[in-house]
Amino acid sequence: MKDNFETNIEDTINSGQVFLWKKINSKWYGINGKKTLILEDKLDVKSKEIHNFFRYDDDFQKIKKQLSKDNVMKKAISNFPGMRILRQDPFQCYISFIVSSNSNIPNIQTRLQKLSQRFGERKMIDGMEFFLFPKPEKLANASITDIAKCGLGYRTKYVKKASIAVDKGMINFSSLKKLDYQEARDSLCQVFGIGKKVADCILLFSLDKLEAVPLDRWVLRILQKYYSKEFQITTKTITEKTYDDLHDKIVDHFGKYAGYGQQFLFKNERDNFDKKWLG
DNA sequence: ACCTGACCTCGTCT
DNA sequence: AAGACGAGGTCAG
Repeated sequence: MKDNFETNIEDTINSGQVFLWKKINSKWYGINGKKTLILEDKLDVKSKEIHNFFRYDDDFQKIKKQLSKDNVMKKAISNFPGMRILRQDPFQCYISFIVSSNSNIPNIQTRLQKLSQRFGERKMIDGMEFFLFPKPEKLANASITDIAKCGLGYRTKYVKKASIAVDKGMINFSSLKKLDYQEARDSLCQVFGIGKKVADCILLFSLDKLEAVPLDRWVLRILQKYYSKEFQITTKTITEKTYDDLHDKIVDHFGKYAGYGQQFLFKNERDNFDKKWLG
């Protein structure tokens, strides 16, 4: 089955989209909302769950071809041809990236593990203990003090408020999926603690908005390094305004699957710098 | 409308 | 071994 060769599990997990995964005895164990996933070397793409999680409904080859507009992108794709974008559980994704602000991957991972451990349901798999991701209701009703114990720092109040927004229905993920990209992003940015970058992560990794391009320090660095002429980048930091300007230029250049493109560039550059991924 | 600083905490590096 | 440093941003002034 050809599809099995199209996904590199390790590269996909270690590309900064997901955090609650660990490798034990050559198997990957992961938490996706209220589900646990176990991945071995070959993906069972006939499983509906796997098919959905790995976005086998996308025409992956076509997307990569469409993105290949320049040598930098071509190179990034050829280095990681099996790296896919995942379709995550929206609430977990939402909290994950709210908690990611001004942090690094080991930190983000620790926070999410602590949140799950404290507020999520315990589950045994292969004789090992795992914790599912907490339900919105549970985090919405948790006390600030208890949430803070998970090492969230000033993000504690973000998580509390954001969870309430979901629990009360002010944020409804299936509704957001139906909106177009801009509308959905505007809605998410209403939430305290969510700016454009975090909103784009949530949209790209869990709400099927493939034109969302999260612009973080790394991506800006990449754009300055390889695309400064192409996108006429003058600024060193991303402000509200430069964010949208840049986003438009990127989508103009790469097309509607630009989000995939961001992921290839990000993965490529991070690996060059030998940054830490998941264990 | 921009721009700048502060911000919690923790893993890493000296 | 203690102390500084900075990390996939966001908010407030």
